[in-house]
Amino acid sequence: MQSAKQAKQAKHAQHAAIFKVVNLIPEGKVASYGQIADLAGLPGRARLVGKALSMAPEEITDKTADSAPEQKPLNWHRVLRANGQIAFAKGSEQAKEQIGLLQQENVAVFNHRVNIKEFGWQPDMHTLLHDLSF
DNA sequence: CGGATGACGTTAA
DNA sequence: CTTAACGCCATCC
Repeated sequence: MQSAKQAKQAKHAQHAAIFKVVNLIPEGKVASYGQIADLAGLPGRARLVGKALSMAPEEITDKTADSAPEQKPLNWHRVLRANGQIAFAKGSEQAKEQIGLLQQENVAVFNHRVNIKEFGWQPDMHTLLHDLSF
């Protein structure tokens, strides 16, 4: 059953890379799924990023912070579509949650979308060289 | 195995 | 602005 095991590990590695990239997005900045996929070493697989985030473990639900001293607050709310639009349907709880979190970080959201030109995250050289081993 | 779906992207009309 | 088409791939039925 090594193939299954390897497949599982490979998938885990992809998720880990995606979560890593997502987690290193600074406050007040947003990134698109395609950009995350690209930085995570998965060019053209933006959908995979969304899939990974949808399969995201309980790490996103960072409630009960008292029993988890070193929780992993996945910054999924800083991930938007390439055009700066919120990935969720307008009116959905997830969308409201994401918009709220973004506004909490000084990111302006107008009509369910963000000015990607203004808040688009552009990783600096140090991040590219150090965190991504690029 | 094939069809449909999805927290997507880009280009074209 | 909207629609459509194609690409790309994991997952479900």
